[in-house]
Amino acid sequence: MRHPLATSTFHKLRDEIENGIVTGTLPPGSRLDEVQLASRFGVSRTPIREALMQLGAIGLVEIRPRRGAVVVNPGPNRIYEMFEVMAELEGMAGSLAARRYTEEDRAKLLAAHAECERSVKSGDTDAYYYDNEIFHRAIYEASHSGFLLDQCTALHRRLRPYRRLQLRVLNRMKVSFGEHTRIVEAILAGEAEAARELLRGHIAVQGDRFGDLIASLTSNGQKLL
Amino acid sequence: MRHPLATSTFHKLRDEIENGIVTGTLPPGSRLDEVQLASRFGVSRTPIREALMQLGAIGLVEIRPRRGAVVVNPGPNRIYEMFEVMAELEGMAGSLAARRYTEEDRAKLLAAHAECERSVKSGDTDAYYYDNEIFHRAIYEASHSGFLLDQCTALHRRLRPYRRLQLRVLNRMKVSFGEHTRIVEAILAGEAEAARELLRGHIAVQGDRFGDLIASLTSNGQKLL
DNA sequence: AGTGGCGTTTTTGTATACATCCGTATTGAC
DNA sequence: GTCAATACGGATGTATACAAAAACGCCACT
Repeated sequence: MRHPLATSTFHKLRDEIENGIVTGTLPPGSRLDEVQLASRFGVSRTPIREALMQLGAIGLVEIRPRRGAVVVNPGPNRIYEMFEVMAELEGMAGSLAARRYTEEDRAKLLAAHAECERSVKSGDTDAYYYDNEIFHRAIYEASHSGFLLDQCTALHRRLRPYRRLQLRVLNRMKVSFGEHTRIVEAILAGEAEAARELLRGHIAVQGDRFGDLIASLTSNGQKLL
Repeated sequence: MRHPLATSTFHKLRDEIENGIVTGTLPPGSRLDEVQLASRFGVSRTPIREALMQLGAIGLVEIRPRRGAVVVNPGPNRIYEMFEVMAELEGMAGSLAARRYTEEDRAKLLAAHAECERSVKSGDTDAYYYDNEIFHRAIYEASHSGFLLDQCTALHRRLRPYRRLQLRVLNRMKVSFGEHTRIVEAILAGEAEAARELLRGHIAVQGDRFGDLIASLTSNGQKLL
């Protein structure tokens, strides 16, 4: 076999499989057969295994010795815990952003917010889902903490499938956008603690919203539970 | 070659190499030669590569395509950012612990605190370093958030080498223990916000303390910078 | 003497082969 | 008829072989 761009073969495989997991093509609990994946991607088992090892290390797949790899299936409780931590990290990012944002950060944040508004007005849930990610990333970047950016990005990615479900809940998009507006105001006003609390509340899955999330999960044909 | 406990060979290798990194046997910037490691552990390159992939995924080593793996060398700035996030997560754990701790958690926390006291009184820095980890782990566990426990444990591990240096700073051990005492009081009194703030302050590397840390790093013969 | 190009050597990335273990099904005994 | 034990198929874990790229050094040329 030719190796035209050999350096990134296993890297590509990792992204490919990871993408399949977060998009739902490989639902939680799926068995990840090495030979099957190998033939599917036209490579040998070696780079497949290396990709699975990486995904195992970041907690996306569970590698049971001698028993193969499966897509991790976090229960409702663990999903809740993940959102809890995400809320805290987002709050931290917002707090730092309020104190450290530059003119460039401000422009990016406002631009992302404007994009979200467009998607809300057109009622495009998928577009809002995408714009929402850019908006939050703008906050992470405005925190000017590279490590926090990495952590938030990674966790945000892992929560992708559940966040997508959340948006389907009635009116969630409009409510979310309203919260964004207040968050932007707090950050640009330099009100660190206000930004922290607003973002914590924005992410946290509290009361009814957690029930809604669980309902979405179970009504989706057990695919995610 | 026999494979008596084949299931965990690469797993052991991962822990072994990771241990070498956090203990300083493999200082930041070291090249991790695959054949060298393979012969050193008496295995082939395959499991070595799989172990390195995992370490690369969690950010302990940097894998440059076609150019080998090296132990990551975070600059002072990134180290500071990591402590910043650690402080936030610890604060969160303390806050949750204050609200959720059980009788068993209370016993473990007090026991760990007592062990710390013993080490302080005997002036044993290494013992305190060890007891300190148990103490903090007791807080993570009392938070009753499995995901938070995982996150805190992982980050705590990555910060190990720097924390060890910190303790060498004059009187740090006694000051640390005094802070522990107030943290225990706040948690057991159920004062969530107080526990959060105390733990944040306990971890955060602020003002002089960050300077001390950097000084320790640079005076250590550039091994860590 | 310094620099640039070319060949060698070392190392990484992938494929394949082999040994071991898990899961399952079939068969036999009670 | 049911349960258990064994054997077989299949998948994982590791080792080895091979291909390609990068690092290194050497020689020639300016």
